[in-house]
Amino acid sequence: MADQSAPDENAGRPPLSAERVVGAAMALADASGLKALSMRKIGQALGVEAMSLYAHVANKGAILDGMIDHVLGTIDVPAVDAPWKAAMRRRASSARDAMMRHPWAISLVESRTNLGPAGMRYYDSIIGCMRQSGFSIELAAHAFSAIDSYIYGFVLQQVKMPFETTEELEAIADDVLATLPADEYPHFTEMIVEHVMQPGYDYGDEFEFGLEVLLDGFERLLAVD
Amino acid sequence: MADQSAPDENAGRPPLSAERVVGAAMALADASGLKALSMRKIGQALGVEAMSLYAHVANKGAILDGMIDHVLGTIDVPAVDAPWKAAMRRRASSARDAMMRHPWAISLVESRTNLGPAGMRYYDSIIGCMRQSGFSIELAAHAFSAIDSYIYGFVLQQVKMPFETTEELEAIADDVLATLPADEYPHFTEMIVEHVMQPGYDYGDEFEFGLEVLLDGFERLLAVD
DNA sequence: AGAGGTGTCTTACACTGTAAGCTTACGCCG
DNA sequence: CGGCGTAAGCTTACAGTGTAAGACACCTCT
Repeated sequence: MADQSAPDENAGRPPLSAERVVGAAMALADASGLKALSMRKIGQALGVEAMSLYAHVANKGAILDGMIDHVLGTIDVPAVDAPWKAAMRRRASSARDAMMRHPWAISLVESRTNLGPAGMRYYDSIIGCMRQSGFSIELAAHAFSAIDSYIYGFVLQQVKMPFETTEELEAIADDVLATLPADEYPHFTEMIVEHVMQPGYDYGDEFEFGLEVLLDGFERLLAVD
Repeated sequence: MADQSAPDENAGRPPLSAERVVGAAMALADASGLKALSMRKIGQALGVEAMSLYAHVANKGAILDGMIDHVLGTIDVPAVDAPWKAAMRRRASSARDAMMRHPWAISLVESRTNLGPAGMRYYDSIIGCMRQSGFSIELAAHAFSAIDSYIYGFVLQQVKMPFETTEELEAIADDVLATLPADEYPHFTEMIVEHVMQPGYDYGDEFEFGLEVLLDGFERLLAVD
């Protein structure tokens, strides 16, 4: 009965740690989504019972906190003395990429309020870079809020689009159009038919457009300041 | 044992309906948050057992869909022939207000992919208003994506700020500062001390600023087009 | 009066996070 | 070498989740 805790079995696997627990949780969430993530499944992935995880993490929330912080840690942070506009462009794309690699990330950004060290570093470097480029505290706060909101909101919308490839998109768009009373929502229908269903359409391409509008706007405000 | 289904008891309460179920769910989520929302609790609020709800809604997901659609239904939608800039400003504020009234709304926007009739009407009217004001389909799509992303992202950030009043903010900021290694995150610290903790600060005020940057940007693009 | 439908109820199942307590293996001291 | 503390795993248990299945009571129509 106690043979599954025989020394050979334990020695055969690397020792548990908070990092390994978070890593297993990320792999599991990548594969099956956030709501399929349970302590029992994480334990199973590590060859361990659920309760054993509590020796390394305080609770499930701590695992989730570790997951976002890991994602935020993969974002390219700008050097404080980099030119702000290029730096913001880069960090925005990098942030979007990081969160799109892990579709569950944006849910965690929303549901978890604790900021980890990687998140701190990320925000600190952004503010620092703008301040260094001549932004007043107020303007930096404005730009920070606006650009971050835009990134999060865009990722939120892109993640919830239920398709990945062009074919999937077309199949779904056909489906939507079939069940959509076109005369009731004429402009919505027009946009799908005349824009979304055109060859080469990719919603992700919208990202740079809106971002550029914001950056240009703040460039103008910086000049006036 | 069957006496709690005696006719008087049933007659004493208004008949159940999908609307009443969704309404009770909203009240419950307003009071105790989304994760405290369970079929059993909704039933309890209506004086009914959990399983009875299934006679009126397909499953819990349908209730959640109903909840967002109700929220989206309270947003001021612009008339198609209204001047676009003022209309977008108004619908953006209205959307933010609607979602801030129900802090759970943004989570549902993110987790639910089905768009209800109110959501359809909302999007349709926005696209229609822009098209009527001379936006090409492409520019309308750009503006739509950018403004919507901004609204959702802003709400997401504001909702997760763990304070409501200025006093709460100050208490928390003090707390953060105490545990924050100021020399490791100097710019972050500076922004909190020099900006966030100044009297009269309200993060909500940032909303109009970023929104105006976007609207001005699209106004310029519309003129060039 | 009998039939059918509708709304509600009870029961049951597989699953969740985690509190409590038990067992085992390892490092250190006498 | 014996013995002990500690850490990390284990098992069990509990209250809660969404919902499938089936029983019962009532209303309406024939």
